Amino acid sequence: MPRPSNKPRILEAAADLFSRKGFRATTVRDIAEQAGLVSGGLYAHIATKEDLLVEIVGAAAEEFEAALAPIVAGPDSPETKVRQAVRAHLEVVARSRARSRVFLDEWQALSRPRREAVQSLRNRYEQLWGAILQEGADRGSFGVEDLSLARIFVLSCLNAVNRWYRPEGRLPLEVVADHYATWILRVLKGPEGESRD
Amino acid sequence: MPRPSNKPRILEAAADLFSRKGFRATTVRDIAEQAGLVSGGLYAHIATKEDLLVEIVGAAAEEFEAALAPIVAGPDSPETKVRQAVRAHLEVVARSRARSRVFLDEWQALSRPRREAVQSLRNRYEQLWGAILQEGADRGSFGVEDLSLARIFVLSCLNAVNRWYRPEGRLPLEVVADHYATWILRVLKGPEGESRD
DNA sequence: CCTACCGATCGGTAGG
DNA sequence: CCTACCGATCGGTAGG
Repeated sequence: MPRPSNKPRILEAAADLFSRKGFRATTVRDIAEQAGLVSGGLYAHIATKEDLLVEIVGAAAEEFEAALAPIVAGPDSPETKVRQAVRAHLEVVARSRARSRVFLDEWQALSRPRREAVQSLRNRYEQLWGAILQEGADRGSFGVEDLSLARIFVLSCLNAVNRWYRPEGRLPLEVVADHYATWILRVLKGPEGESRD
Repeated sequence: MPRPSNKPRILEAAADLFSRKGFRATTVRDIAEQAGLVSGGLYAHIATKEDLLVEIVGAAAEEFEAALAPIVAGPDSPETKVRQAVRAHLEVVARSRARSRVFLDEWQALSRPRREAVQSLRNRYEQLWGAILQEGADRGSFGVEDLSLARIFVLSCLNAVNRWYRPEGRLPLEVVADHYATWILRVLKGPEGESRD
């Protein structure tokens, strides 16, 4: 009877440490200690430290995409999709804080070939958002001036949430999501007798 | 006749490398080489590698604050102040790309006592924004629902700009600033017959 | 998965 | 500011 592998424990320790101290500042000894083994023992599970980063980033990318894809493909109006998408994004951030933070901030520590693979995962996620925005523009629901700049604007607000959100903070996640969705829709809906000063 | 000191060249090299590779991934040998001397020679100018990070971050904090403070203290309407502040922030980002990126992203690499000093510089800058928002709320110009969440929302969009903005990109800085200011004002102005779905 | 260890590289220093 | 170098620590491995 083999006991459960410690791989998940190692990944969790690595995600936690990478998110708090950064990839470069985290040593394999840190990870091993937090996972309950000694540094050499790590290499029964992985080939290199960078593998851990790749696995964490890949898992987070999947989570974000799995949360968003069904919304994009769904039947609702673009406005409703934006609301759902904001909530889905923030739920992933809240549920997997360390992982999502590594995905959003630490992927740059990857070396060339793997960084490009991650870049394309990030692009796919951004394109899902782009599809919602495009649909809203095509239907005339959104009147925002520059659709691709607006996508960057929206995603940068959302991606920053994991830098400050704490489950024990003043506002519960659903309230943050509601406000953010409302504000983002205000941006996307575009001018309605709005004054330019 | 002493020739000009190389300290500025060292700071510039460090800012460039810290912004591109991160503080931890940059070695004193990298910095020395890019500044045109050998690694030991750095220590004629600095005591530790961390000192460079402190100097860069402090200089950037001063730039951001110097750009915003006169706007906050000025006579214009809150709406106009927001437009000016967005433009001022983005001008600092564009003018000092490496420095501002280090200020916004790499300060977390500082060790405890110095990190707290930087945190308070960051807080001061956020409070300047808070003052503009508060003034707009007091005067009834802004009807946004949660002022302090809105401040976070606004600043996180602006702070993300240095992650993607390139001077040679599609949109000139003034165009980005105009769109961002318009969108931020849309958020801050609040609901005007807006529907909640 | 541990013990024991390696070569490389790190930030920093002594002496000039 | 260079030459020459140091102790510490890094990611990773051999052998069991």
